[in-house]
Amino acid sequence: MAKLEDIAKLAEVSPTTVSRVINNYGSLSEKTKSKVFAAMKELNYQPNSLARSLKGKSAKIIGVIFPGVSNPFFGQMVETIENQLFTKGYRIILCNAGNNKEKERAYLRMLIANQVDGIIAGSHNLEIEEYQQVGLPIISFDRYLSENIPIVSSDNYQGGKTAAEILLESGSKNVQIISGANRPNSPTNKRLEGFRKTIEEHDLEFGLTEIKFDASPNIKGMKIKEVLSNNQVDGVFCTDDLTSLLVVQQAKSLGLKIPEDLRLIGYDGTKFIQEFHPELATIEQPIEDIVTLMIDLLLKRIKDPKCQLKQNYVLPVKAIAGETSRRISK
Amino acid sequence: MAKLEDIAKLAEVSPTTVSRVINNYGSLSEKTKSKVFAAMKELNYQPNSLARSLKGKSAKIIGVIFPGVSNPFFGQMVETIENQLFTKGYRIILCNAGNNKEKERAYLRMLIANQVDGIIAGSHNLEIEEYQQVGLPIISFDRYLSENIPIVSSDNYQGGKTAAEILLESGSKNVQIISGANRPNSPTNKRLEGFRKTIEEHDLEFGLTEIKFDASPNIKGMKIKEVLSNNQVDGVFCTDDLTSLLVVQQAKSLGLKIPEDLRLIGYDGTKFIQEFHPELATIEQPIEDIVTLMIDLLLKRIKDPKCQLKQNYVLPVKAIAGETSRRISK
DNA sequence: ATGAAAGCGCTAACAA
DNA sequence: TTGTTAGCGCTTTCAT
Repeated sequence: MAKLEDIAKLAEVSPTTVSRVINNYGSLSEKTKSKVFAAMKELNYQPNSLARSLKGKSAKIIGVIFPGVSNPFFGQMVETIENQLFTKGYRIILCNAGNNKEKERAYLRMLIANQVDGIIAGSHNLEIEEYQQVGLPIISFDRYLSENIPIVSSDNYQGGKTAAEILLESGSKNVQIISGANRPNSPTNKRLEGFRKTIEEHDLEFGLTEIKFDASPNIKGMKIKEVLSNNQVDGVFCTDDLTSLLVVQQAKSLGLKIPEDLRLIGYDGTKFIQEFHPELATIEQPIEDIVTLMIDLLLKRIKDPKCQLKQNYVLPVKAIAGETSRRISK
Repeated sequence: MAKLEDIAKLAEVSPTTVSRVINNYGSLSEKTKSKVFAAMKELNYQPNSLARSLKGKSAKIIGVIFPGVSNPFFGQMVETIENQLFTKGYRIILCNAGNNKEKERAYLRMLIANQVDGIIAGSHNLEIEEYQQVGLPIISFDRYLSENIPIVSSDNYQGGKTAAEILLESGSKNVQIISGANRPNSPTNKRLEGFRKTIEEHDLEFGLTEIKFDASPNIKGMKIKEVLSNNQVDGVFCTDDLTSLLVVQQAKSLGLKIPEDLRLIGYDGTKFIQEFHPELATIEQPIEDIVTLMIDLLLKRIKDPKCQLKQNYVLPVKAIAGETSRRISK
C-alpha cells in the first residue's frame, strides 16, 4: 500500500506538499499539483485515514446502535441514517444491541476506543449508566438514556390519541391496546397515555395487554389469541405494525372478520408496511424527518460539544387510513 | 481522554509496561499489573484503537456492502453477519449501496482508506471493476464480482427445481415465474434454470415475467396484475418473498382465491416471512449457514491472504410448506 | 521484570 | 510556493 512518502518521492516534492494537495490547503503551483496528482494515480494511492485521525482529524465515523436491522422499522431507520450520513461524508459502524446489555456496553466502549465522532442510539436496553460518561456527542431515538442526551421521537402522545379516535370513529366500543412492556422513562409510554386520555374522554374503558418486546412471534400470537377470544374486543390498537400483522393472523384463525368484527390500527408506518400491507391502518412515524433532525443535532454537537440542545424533540405523526380501520355501518 | 502515558504516570511505571499489561505480553510482576489496572479503572481508560492499528495491529473492522437493510432479507443477513462477527471481535461498517454504482465505488475506496480487514459484499451493482484491484480479502454473497472472489450462495438451481415441483404437485398446469431482471453472471439465474428444467421435463411450458429489482412496489404490482389477468395462470413462482406478497395483494384485488385458483411459492424464507406470513410457501435460504461460511472464508483470507479458496460455495435450500401452495383436489 | 527510544502515516506549526 | 520538523497514541525491538 503506497504511502504519502512514496508519492512525495515519485513527484519529487516533500511530504508536506503532497499533504497539502490532498487537503487542498495552502498555496500550490499548478505544476506541483499535477505532478502530485499524477503520482497518486500511478500508485493508486489512498490516504490512510487512521493516520489522519490520529493527527486529530476526525475519522468521520458515527456509531449507530439499534436493537436490530432485521426488524423492518429499524432497518428503514438505519438505512435512512446511513444514506443521509453518507452524503455528509460520514460512514457508520452498525451495532445491533438486541436485548443484550452486555453487548451494548461492549459496543459503547469500542466506539469510544475507535474514536467515532458521535453516536445515534435507539436501543432498548435502558439503564446503561455508561451513557452518562461517554464523553461523546450522542443523540437518542425515542429512549431516555441520560440527563443531557437529546431525545428525538415521533409525537407518541398524539399518535395514541389519533389511534383511539380512529377506532372510536370506526364504530368500536370495546377497545384493547396491545403494547410492548411498559418501560419507565420511555417516551413510547406516551402512546398509551394519549390513547387512554381519548378513551376516557368518551367515558369508555379499554383493556391493556402488555407483551414483552422481545417475545417470539409465536408467544405473542398466543397471547393475542387469548385477548381476542376471551373478551368482546372489537377494536385493537397495536403499538407497532408487526404486532398488527399478528392480530390479523389470529383474527383470521378465530374466524373474526376485519374490519367487520374487529377494527385494527398499528403504529410505525414503515415504507414496507405501506407498500406491502396497504390494508393496515397505522400511525406513521416521520422516519425521514426524525433522521434528518437527529443528524442535524448530532453534527451540531460534534462541531460544538457544549452547544445547548433541548432534551426533547417531538415530530408530528400522520394517520394512514386502511381497510382494517374502516367504519362499519351497523 | 486519558492516554497510555497518563496511566503510566499514575501507576508510576513506563508506558511500555502499561502497553504490556494491556496486551498481556512479556513478563510482568503481579504488583505492577494491579497498579496498572487500578490506574486504568481510575482514569476510565480506553486504548485508542486508531493508534494501535497504525502500528500494524488490525483494526478489526469488516466492511459490509449490501443493497439496503430496509429489505427484510438483507436486514436479516446483515444482522446475522453483525452478530457472528461481534463474537469474533470484529465490528462492521455498513454500506447500503442501493442501486448506485458511484456510491458503491466511493465506499470501496473508503473501506480501503479505513484499512478494514476485509469486505463482505452482496450488492446488486455488478461490473464494478474496482473489485478486481481492491487488495483486500473479499467474499461475495450470491454475486459474481471478479475472478478470485469466492461466491457463497444458496442452491439456486435446486431451489428453482423444488419450486417448480411444488407448483406442479399442487395441481398447477399453467405456471409463471416472476423474477428480477436477468443479470449476466449472477448465480440467481440458476433459480430460473432449475425451474425451467423441471417444467420442461414434464412437457409443460411456463411464462417468464421480469421486473426490475429496483422497481417500486406499485410498478411491480401493476405488472403482476397484468400477468395474472391476461393469462390463465394457476401457479406462480416468485424469486423473492416480497414479490409473493404483492402477488397475494393483486390476486385478492382480482378476486382470485389462493390456493384454490392460484398456487404461489416464493424464495428467501426469512424469519420475518416465516413468522409473520406462515401461509406463504417458500424456498428458504440458509442465512445462518451462509453467513457462517462467508465469515469463515473471510477470516481465512485475512489470516493468509494468498490461501486458495474455491470460486463457488453452494449451500442447500429447504422447502417451507405453506397454505399458498396447498394441493387442490379437482 | 522493566525502561528508552524509534517509528507506524499523516498533519501543521514554523521557516525559508 | 515549498520544505523541515515535531508530534498524534501506541507497540516493539533492544537494552538493562
